[in-house]
Amino acid sequence: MSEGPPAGPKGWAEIAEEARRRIYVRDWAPGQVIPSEEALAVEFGVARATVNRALRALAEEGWVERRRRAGTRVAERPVRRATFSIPLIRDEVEQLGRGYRYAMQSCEEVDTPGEIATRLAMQGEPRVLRITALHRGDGWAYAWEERWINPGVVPEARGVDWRIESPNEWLLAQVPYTEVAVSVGAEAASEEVAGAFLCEPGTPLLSLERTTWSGQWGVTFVRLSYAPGHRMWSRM
Amino acid sequence: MSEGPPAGPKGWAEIAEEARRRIYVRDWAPGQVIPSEEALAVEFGVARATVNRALRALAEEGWVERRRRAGTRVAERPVRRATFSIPLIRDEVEQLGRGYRYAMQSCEEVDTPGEIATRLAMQGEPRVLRITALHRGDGWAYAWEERWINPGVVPEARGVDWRIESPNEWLLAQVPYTEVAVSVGAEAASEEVAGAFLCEPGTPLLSLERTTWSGQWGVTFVRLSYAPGHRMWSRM
DNA sequence: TAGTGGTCTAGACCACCAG
DNA sequence: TGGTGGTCTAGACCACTAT
Repeated sequence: MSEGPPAGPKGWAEIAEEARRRIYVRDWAPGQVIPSEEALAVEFGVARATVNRALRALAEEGWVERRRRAGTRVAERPVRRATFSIPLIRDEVEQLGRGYRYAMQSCEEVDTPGEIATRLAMQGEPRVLRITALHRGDGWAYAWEERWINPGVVPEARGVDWRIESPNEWLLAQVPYTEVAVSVGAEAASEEVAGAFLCEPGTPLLSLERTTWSGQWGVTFVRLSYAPGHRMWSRM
Repeated sequence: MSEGPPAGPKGWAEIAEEARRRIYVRDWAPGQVIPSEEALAVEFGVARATVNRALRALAEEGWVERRRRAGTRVAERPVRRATFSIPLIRDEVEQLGRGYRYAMQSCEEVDTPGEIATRLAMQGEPRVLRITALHRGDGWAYAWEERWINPGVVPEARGVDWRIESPNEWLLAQVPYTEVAVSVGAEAASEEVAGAFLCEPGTPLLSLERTTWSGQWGVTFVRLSYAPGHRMWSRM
């Protein structure tokens, strides 16, 4: 009973899948060097570029580490990466099937606090725009926004009516940005924020801070405080 | 005064950089379709595969959206992705230059709480291992771990001395996993955890929850509570 | 149906670095 | 210094989908 040609992996995705399987069953053990691209290309009957594509994907996923001359080895400590997508809050809310509403809470131009000056690397611009706003989904408070804008970089921001414009969406449309730094942490709800969320002051809230740069210029810093119990999810 | 040939972008990385620049200066405006790979290949004097590599990178970064036939267009709403690396806590602590220490706090086999049974999709295995532990850096509490292990998938876990073995490191070495779900949120410190962190009960803590799967089997669920003020950082 | 991106090939040269 | 991965090329076929 002869069998047809073995249905081996065909494209780079299938080859990557086969490689994951071999790692999974310890066929390729942690720390071990796996065969070279050339050897695998021969084994699978594909071009080396195809194997390269597959192994590059595995490396990005953290399964293997690759170095010239040293070859490709299975990661001992797979440093997993969790990727969270950070859409506009409007999109986030609407994707939940809820009606989105934005409401400015306050808007003022103030002397730049030291912390903000540092974060935005501000020089010579002693004043900064501070806006607070509430994002609602179906009437319920979804996230509280505390926004700082550097008018030295975006002078037009001074003329905007923030009761109508949502800072994030306005800035996105106006200012190109090159770099973004994000962090997440836990904070206690202030009196003001607790009022919006109808919770006790001191309630733990997930906070997301984001600093946005346009070249070397700090454009804006925002702290988003999500409703109590909110979690950010990632699937790897 | 004739000039030499213009020093255009050479490799895929430089072409990607040039494309980012064009998006940045609104040369390619949001929502607009950019030239085809073929056209760009001609413009830059490279093979189409090289342009493809560059644009694929931009798509992964969220700058452009690509669809066959429809072409490549600049994203209207760049859905930014924040990637956090999640190393072993040991590595995390040691990278800060601190001395790492692990200390089990409790270990018991208990009737599976409904929440855990759901998370691990447990069937027929009414008992589960629960371990709590403290991770220290230079003697200071760094993170509190509450770990649940499904002995139906990892029966050997019952025989392990968790005063010595750190669950995460042991599991990593023992059980191959295929899928991981991660979430972050904010929690109030319990009495027990507050004691470890020398803070008031109710203090907001960043919590990271992770469920790990091996095929269709839920292996383990862990909740890490980080010290007050801890933040996770990502640079995009 | 035609045009776009997705993928693959066979070959080539190069950068890097472990031995 | 040789073997490995990183990259590029010129060409080809295919999958998808806007028109």
